[in-house]
Amino acid sequence: MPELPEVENVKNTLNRFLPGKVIADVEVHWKNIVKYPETEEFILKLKGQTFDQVYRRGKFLILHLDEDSLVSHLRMEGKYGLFNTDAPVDKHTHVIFRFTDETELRYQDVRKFGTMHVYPKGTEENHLPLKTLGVEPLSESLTAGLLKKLFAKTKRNIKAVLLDQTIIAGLGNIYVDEVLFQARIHPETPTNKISLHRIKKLKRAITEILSEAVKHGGSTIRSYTNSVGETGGFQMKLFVYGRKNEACRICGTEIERMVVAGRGTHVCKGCQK
DNA sequence: AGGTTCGCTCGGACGC
DNA sequence: TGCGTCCGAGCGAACC
Repeated sequence: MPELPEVENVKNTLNRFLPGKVIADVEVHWKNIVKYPETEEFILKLKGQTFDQVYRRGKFLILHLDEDSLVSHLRMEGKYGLFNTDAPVDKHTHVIFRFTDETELRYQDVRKFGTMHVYPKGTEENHLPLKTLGVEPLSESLTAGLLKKLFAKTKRNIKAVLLDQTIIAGLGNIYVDEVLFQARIHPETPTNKISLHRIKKLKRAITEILSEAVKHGGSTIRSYTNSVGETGGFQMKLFVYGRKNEACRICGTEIERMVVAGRGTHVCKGCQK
């Protein structure tokens, strides 16, 4: 499940080999991946353009080309990889960007849940899916003051709010559970009831956990690898996610799995009140 | 109007 | 072996 740290890592590995690659042709094997424009126009637009730098916004990759930006979301299982054109194509390959140098970028996705949008370069932030994204958690803009203001407006539970990409962009199920554990906040806490003291703790947890996870190449839970096939190492450092019935590393209490905001949620009831 | 929830997309994993 | 159910990110519709 690529969240911000994993997408950041994919972005970095794409930047090792993608800039300068000239698209000779595009093949779309599963049309539902391409959300905008229509598949035929998507292919036509991209043909002949050259890839430049890749950026990240929340969990989205933004791949710059000459004229356009390709906005790509990996959802649960999406992966990019560079292949030689003559290498066998597996059944999970849904989009192929064939280059002029006998190599190609392949998008593979077991669940077929990933999405791609193409917009004129520079306008992508004005359209969905980027348009409604909230604050970038590893930027200076994420402050306890901003969170205090945003949190005052909603009585939804904090788990749902942290998963909401229009508030903070980039946290998913794994890192939300970890961040709430580090801040010692129970996931069902009504968001507008969280004290400024706890909000400050939460802000520090978000910054620390995300930057530490980026440093370790993200977390490989079931299938994540970056675009050169490397797995992450942060899964070893998780305190609650995926540790159901195991002892809390801090207090020894058994980690429980419950459902909050419709999501599997891991919590230490000894630490999180 | 705006905040919030629901239904939908998928196929591997799992349970009976 | 086979069938049914669950999971999950984000969009668009529905709901309040």
